[in-house]
Amino acid sequence: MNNERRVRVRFAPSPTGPLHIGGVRTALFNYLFAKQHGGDFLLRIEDTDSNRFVPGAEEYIIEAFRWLGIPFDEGVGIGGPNGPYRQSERRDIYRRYVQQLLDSNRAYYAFDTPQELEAMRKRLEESKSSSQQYDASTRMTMKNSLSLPEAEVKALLDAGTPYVVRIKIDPGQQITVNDMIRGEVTVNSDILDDKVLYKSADDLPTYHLANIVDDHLMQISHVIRGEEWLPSAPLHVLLYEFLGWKDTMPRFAHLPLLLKPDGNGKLSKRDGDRLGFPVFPLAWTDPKTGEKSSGYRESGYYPEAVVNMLAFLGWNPGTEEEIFDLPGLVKCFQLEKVSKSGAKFNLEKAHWFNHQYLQKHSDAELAASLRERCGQADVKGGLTRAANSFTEAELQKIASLVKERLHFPQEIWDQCYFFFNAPESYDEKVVKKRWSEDMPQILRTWCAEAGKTDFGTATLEALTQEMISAKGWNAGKVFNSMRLALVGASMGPHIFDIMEILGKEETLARLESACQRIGTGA
RNA sequence: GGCCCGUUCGUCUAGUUGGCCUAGGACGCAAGGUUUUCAUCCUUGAAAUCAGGGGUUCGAAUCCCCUACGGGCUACCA
Repeated sequence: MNNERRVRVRFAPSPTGPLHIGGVRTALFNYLFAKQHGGDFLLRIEDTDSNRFVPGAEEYIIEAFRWLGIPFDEGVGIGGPNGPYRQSERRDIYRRYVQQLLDSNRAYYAFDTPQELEAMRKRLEESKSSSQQYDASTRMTMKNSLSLPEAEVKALLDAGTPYVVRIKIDPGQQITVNDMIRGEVTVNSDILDDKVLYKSADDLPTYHLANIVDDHLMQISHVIRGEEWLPSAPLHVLLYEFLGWKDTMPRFAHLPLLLKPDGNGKLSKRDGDRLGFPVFPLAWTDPKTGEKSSGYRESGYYPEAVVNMLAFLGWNPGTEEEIFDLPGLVKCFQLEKVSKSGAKFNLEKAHWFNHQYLQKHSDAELAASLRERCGQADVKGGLTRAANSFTEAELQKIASLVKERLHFPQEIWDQCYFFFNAPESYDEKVVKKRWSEDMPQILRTWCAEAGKTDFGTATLEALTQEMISAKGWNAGKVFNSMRLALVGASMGPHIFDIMEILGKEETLARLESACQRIGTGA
């Protein structure tokens, strides 16, 4: 029927706060599907609930996708031939279709106040009625254009009484939704209620109507969204039918939810705070409460890693390959292979992905963050040697020596602070295990010889091995004592690489200093 | 409560038309090796009787039914 249709998908968040990581994944899957079929990916802002609007949220969403490197073809912030892409700017359009539904008797006016609705629910609950909703079985007891005389409805309307428009659902119908991930889902229309489609109070439709009208007008071919929408999908199918758009109705795919790492339930903002990981792509400060939430970007995650990690939550290519950049994902993504069950977020795996991507980043980039770190207040005064006294090549060399042990760029300082700072103290455990009475004499002998060489890694290593075998030193003790003297602890890259970067003067000074301080109680 | 969706190692999952599954990979974990340090890396290992129970079949993780458990929805929110 619409197999030949151009693939067009949309991501349609509502600007009620920062974008949740689950929303990011939904958008990602939409993007992958669109690009794989040479189609379009649109951003539509669903701001039909004026009460929940949060300033800055829309900008946040756009910035988040810019950071992630997931571009939209059309939509808010980009433009395009199907605008406006903000639902609050499409009132005229919706009004027309509300009228069409009213005229064709598929919808009706309802004048019930919130109090009256509340009273109805209470009444139905107490009477243990089978239906507890506004539907075919109850609508005639309410205040609407179906139950009221025509003249009264007109009077109410003329008087400007606030009203809503509800869809009129016929009972006893089987409605089938064909889902690309779940197959056929059939429900009986008896369980559907006469959902509100339009509110006169703010002259805006609700999600259900706006969504269908926009998807139709924007020629959306596939609706890929979270599983929380599955229950209302039959309503949407009905709406396409009522509007006469069944032939071009998009295909549906309902994605599994992202679950919290521990226990059960879907991932929420609170879990992030509680378990100490971001649930938002970017950091966010609530404009009302001032409450701050961390973001992946600010936590040192690479956008490629976040994309890769998210893609593998609920999907996998079926091969043993796990590292995919965006173009790679576009190539092998298959919507049909998305799993049906919810996926628990796994922090460890997220770290691992970031580690993988960090290895792909340049030494120059890491060197830059090292330079920046050295300039920060907490280390500024304490540097033996400032970052700007190192050449760019030296800084990059340092970065290359430690990068493989990093998961996040900001960890670099903890792995190489000793290039900038001479040890203030020596790890007691190592002193006990490796240092001996004769070590000062051994190291001074070594220094005397090393002082005459060019101090390159290879030269130093050869010289040291030679001296060890000639003098019969304990190799383990010598190497580890040198490390202790230069680093202060049992960590870091190859000892002669450290020496080469430190340089002759600094290396000899640190060794001499250690000889004087270790074992003397100083 | 009602309706809908789901259920393979701790976690993410492979397993597409039932037999090659004594259920594979990755993260994490453990042990060993490399690194005369730490981390990385490499190797090996533990880890799911495929939620449970019934069928169908020569044969089921794969098909059917029931039960249990989990999740979602049930607003003039999206």
